Amino acid sequence: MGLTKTEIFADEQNKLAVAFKVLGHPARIAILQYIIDKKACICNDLVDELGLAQATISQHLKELKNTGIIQGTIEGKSVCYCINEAVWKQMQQEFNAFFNQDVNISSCCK
Amino acid sequence: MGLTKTEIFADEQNKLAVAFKVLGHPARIAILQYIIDKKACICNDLVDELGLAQATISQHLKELKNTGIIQGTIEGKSVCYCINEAVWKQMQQEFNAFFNQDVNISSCCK
DNA sequence: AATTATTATCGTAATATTGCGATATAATAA
DNA sequence: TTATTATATCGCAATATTACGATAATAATT
Repeated sequence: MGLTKTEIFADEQNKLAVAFKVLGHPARIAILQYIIDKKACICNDLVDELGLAQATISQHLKELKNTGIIQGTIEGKSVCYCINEAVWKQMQQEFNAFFNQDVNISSCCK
Repeated sequence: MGLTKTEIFADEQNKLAVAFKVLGHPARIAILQYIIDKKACICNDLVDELGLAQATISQHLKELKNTGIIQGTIEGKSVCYCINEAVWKQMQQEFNAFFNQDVNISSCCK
C-alpha cells in the first residue's frame, strides 16, 4: 500500500485533496510567497533565498507547475516563474467553497 | 532524506503547510464533509460510508484530531466526532490570509 | 570554440504515508 | 460471565515524498 485509493472518492474530493496536497510543504509555500511578494518572476533566486539545493527547488517548482498554479516562461538563459492568475482564482473559489460551509457544533460535542 | 527541512522555514510557513497537508488526502476531505454534512457526531458510520478498513479510518481520524480540526468525545461504547469550531475558524482565517493576497501577473508572464 | 550561467532530469538514499489484518481495549448486552 | 460492538493500536508491505549530487541541456558570453 502507500497508494491512495482515489477510485473510491468523488472527483471533487480528489481534486480538492490534490490542491491542498501541493500546498502541504513549507518549501512550496515559501516559493509561492516569494513569487507573490516580488511580483516579478524569479527562478534561481529561490535557491539562494530558501537554502535548498537547486535540484530540490526545481522539483518543487515542477510540482507547482503541474497543478497549474504557477507557470514558467523562458527568458534568455533563465526561466521566469509567476502565478497563473486564473488557476489561483479558481483555487481560491474551491477552497472558499470548502471553508465557507456552515459548521455547527452538534449536540454531542460541547 | 525524505525528511522535510522544517528548520529553514518560518514557523508560519511550517504551520500553514501542516494545515494544508492534513487536508491533502481525499479520505480526510470526505471525513470532514461527512461530519459537517451530518452535523451530528459519528464514528463507525465512516467505515461503511467510505469503504476503507476500520484501522485506516481510525488512523485518518487520529491525524485530523492531532491538528485539532476535529474532536472526539466518548459516548458509551462509541466515540462521537465533530468539528472543533474554534480551530476550524482559525484555519479559515489562515487560509484566507494566504489566498487573499493580491496576486499580480508580472510583466514577464503574459 | 570554449566557458559560464541557468535550469531540468536522473539516480539514489532516507524517511513518510497509506492501507490493512490482527489484536488489544473498553463498554454494553445477553 | 460471555458475547457483542466500537474504536485504537501494532506491525507490516507497498508506494510516495523529500533531498541532493551528478550530469545533461540550453543559451548567453568571452
